[in-house]
Amino acid sequence: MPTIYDVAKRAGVSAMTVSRVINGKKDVKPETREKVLKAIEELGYVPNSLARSFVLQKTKTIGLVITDITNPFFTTLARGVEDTAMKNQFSVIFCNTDEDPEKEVLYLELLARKRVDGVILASASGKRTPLKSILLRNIPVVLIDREVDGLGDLDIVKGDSIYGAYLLTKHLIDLGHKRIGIIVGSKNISTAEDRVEGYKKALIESGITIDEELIRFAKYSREDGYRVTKELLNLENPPTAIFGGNNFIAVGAMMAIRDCGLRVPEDIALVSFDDIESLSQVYPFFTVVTQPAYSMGVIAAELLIRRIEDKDRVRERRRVILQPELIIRESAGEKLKEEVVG
Amino acid sequence: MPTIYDVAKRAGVSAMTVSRVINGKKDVKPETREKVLKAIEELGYVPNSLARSFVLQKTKTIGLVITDITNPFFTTLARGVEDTAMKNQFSVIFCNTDEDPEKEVLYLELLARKRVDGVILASASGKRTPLKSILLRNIPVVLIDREVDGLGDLDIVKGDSIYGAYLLTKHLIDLGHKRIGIIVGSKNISTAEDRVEGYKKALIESGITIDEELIRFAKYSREDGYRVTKELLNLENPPTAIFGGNNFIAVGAMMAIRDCGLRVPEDIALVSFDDIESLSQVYPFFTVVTQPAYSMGVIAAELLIRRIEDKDRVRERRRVILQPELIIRESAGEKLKEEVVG
DNA sequence: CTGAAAGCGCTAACAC
DNA sequence: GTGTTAGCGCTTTCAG
Repeated sequence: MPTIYDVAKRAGVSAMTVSRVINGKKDVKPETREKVLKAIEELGYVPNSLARSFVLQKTKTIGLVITDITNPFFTTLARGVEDTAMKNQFSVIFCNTDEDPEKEVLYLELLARKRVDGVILASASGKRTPLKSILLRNIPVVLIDREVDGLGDLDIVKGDSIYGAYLLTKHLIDLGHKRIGIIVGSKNISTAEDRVEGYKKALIESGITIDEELIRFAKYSREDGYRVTKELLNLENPPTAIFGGNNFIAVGAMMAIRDCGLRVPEDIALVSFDDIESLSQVYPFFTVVTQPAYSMGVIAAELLIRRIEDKDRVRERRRVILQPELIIRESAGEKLKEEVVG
Repeated sequence: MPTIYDVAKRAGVSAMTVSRVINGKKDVKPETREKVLKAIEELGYVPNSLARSFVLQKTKTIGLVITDITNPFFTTLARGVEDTAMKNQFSVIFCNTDEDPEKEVLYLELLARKRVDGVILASASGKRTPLKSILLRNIPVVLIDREVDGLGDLDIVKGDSIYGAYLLTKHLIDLGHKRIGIIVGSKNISTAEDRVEGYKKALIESGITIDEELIRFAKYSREDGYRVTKELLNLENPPTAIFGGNNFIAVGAMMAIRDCGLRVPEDIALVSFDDIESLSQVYPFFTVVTQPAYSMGVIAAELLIRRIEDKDRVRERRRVILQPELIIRESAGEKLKEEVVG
């Protein structure tokens, strides 16, 4: 592969001049520039940004660490990050942790080695397990979706889970439910705790006694949604409504309920935190609280890039809390069941 | 940030010895290794893989160029790629082209500059627009999902679109349909052409005359699915069934049909190429032909990594054609409409 | 088993 | 406007 020196030789100039042309510096005589461009063309020269990154100490790359790109919420968020990164000439390396803190550490280590310019992190490690600051020594981090404690003052972009959960629970209560089961992610993940908090707040406000038996911390997955819903349904005094802590849990819950021969919403109400666009467009069934996932990704990427490019300026921590929205459809039984599709 | 020399100094050895320890070479005396490890620990040293890549001329990174990570088919495929890459210590850079050939060229250029070790490409450029071979000079490429002409003998992993489309069309014909509309992606994208080919094959085999008016090349998007379906419905002699060329087109078609006050499958049948898992789990409605997207990603990544690591060995082109599967549900009207959910 | 020297391709900082 | 020098952090020879 031709290097900058090959181009220089062919154009009869120095490597430095070629470098200037490549990087669009203006102080190059037009005819010299032409000669260089011609040489580049003829040689099929492609600049080696590895070398460039190496000397400049910046890679124009950010790492995005999420739990599962397969979850529509994260897919959309990732798209927001990617679009914004691209717009600013950054590339993004994707990492799926599958809610596994060990995988997360591995990925963070990898990203540190690769000297990415920044990291956007939806941590699986939870609030209680501070990340090895070692890894993130000097690289800017923006937290997304989930808080992490013990990491100093990091920027964060997230939805208001407490309020969202409150809205959803309140809606259920307004429909007459008193025994509401809730299934969320692992105990020390902030969204899980926040959603339970919002749930409790709504219950307390309505004077309904909290039954800890109905509050389940599991994993944000279809499998756990399925499994735990069955547990809930098998209780002596089962809930009349279930609050799926995220979209995957709700999908799992739906399957469990169906497998038990029950119907939604006739036999049991089901609501979900986070929507699934492809589903709701075809089949607007789930009553949900939805978060602006794409914007979350865009904002996080913007904050991060600003941090990367300003390094010196802004010192204070920035927190962006996006408001969720309640979308009432059918799964909580608020309207009579009717044909939606077909 | 500490370098290998800082570690060397602190451990009282040479940089070379540190390098050997880091890379797990065996010819280092255990006690020396200990000293080095201790120094690394104390300094919080993180190897700079940029420098390493630079001298080794390999980045342990692959580029994945797809059209839209937001499409569940590509999401799943991407997950297959990422899992496999990770397993082999490779990272992956994601690129969304949005079916825009110019964006594709930009991304490929970017990846070439970054000196990725290989590229997995679902091209938006279509069969007729050979990619600038300049960009891909020496870097291995595995095509995925779609063929590209004029690029020499590239490995490819794809589904059998001809057969899949044949199955789907045949199914519609068996149900009595004779006027079947089909909406696929852009004209020179191989999957679009193949799906039309399979469609025609089924019609011809059944002695049904092909009406070119019913064959529409558009974009693989919800928007075009919606728009073109409306066109089809407004025909003087509209189709009695619509074949959505991919999942997004089918979703758009569904919305268009609903907006026209029609029902699926009572008024019109609708089938789709590619499933949407989150949808079908909750609402198993669409009759589809589905492809093993995850496996596609895994196989493509494996082929690519083998290419990267063997460079010399295998010379012949490898083509992996995965078989699609017909899943009959309700949207084509094969069973009486009944409550599926709730 | 360990070290010294050279170089990967590029750019910053200075000369001219 | 353009060229020279030096060095980014690592690994590959090749010595010892």
